[in-house]
Amino acid sequence: MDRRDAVKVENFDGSPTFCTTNDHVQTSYPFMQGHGFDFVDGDKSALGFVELLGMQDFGPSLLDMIQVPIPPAQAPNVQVVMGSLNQPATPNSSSISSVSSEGLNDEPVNKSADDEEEEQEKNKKELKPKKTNQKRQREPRFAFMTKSEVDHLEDGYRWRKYGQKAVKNSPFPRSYYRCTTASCNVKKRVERSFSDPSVVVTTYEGQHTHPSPVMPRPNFTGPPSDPGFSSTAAFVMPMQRRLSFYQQPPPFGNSFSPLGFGYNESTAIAAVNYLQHEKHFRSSSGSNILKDHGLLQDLVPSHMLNEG
DNA sequence: CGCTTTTGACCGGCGC
DNA sequence: GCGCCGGTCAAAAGCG
Repeated sequence: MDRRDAVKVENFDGSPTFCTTNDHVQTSYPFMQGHGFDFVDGDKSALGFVELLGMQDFGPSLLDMIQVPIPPAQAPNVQVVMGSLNQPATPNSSSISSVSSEGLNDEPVNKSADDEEEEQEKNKKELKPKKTNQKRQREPRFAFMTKSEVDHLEDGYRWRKYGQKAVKNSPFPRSYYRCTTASCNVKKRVERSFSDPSVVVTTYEGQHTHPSPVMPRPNFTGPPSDPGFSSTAAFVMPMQRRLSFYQQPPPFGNSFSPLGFGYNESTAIAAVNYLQHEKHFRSSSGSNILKDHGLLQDLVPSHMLNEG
């Protein structure tokens, strides 16, 4: 096998696995920061990353396994990883039934008058949220680390850079991007790991309200037919798996240990910060779930979704 | 000309 | 209250 056409994925025991671009890589989530777990080699960048995502609210029950299609566009580089966490809207709202109306500004339909007013307010000046809000709520976030030579990975959506900041304790800056599609509030941050410059940390925030403008969406009735699974959509936020986060037991049982993961720096990490329980739980209508499922199928072929 | 990137300024949150 | 820091704005520059 020509390794230039393959993607190397490091297992958590450090052993490499090479996959073709059509393979799917199964990974798990080694991040336990904030719950008494430390990365075994003290990857500071990973720690900072996790902290950034509000890892303190991460619960092991939200861990999940996910299978990640490798985007051929990134084939010479190493993919990655996935992880998830959920941050409740408030420290006391860990219950699934607890619903927050915050952070849902990307919801295009069924807007209440208050919602519209809030949106207008937000459009006017996002920096000046209502004082009545306890805190400025964040959109659900999903982050992952990818070994890549390029900072800005192609993911099928069009992004406009709106800021760049130096990262504390890191020689690499963090770039801020926003989806260029009108009414889509998805943002992402891209930064390079300090401890491993070959690793790019990408953090998505929010959910796209539209299909990828680059790659036409496949039908929902089956896995993508694109031989390369093309590209891009593979990097579409896999947060649509969120229901599974809640519904499935942690893959590590109740006794996972920090050392048990065999985590090392080059092991990709990902984390999800699904703060509010938002759309799925706010309107228990299936429409959003279907929509998300559709997005999920951009990421994971349907037959995989049926597993577990 | 339209869109994107760059970059310094600004703002809010948070810890001390 | 103050300073630090992360995140965003917005004008200017760059680019096709």
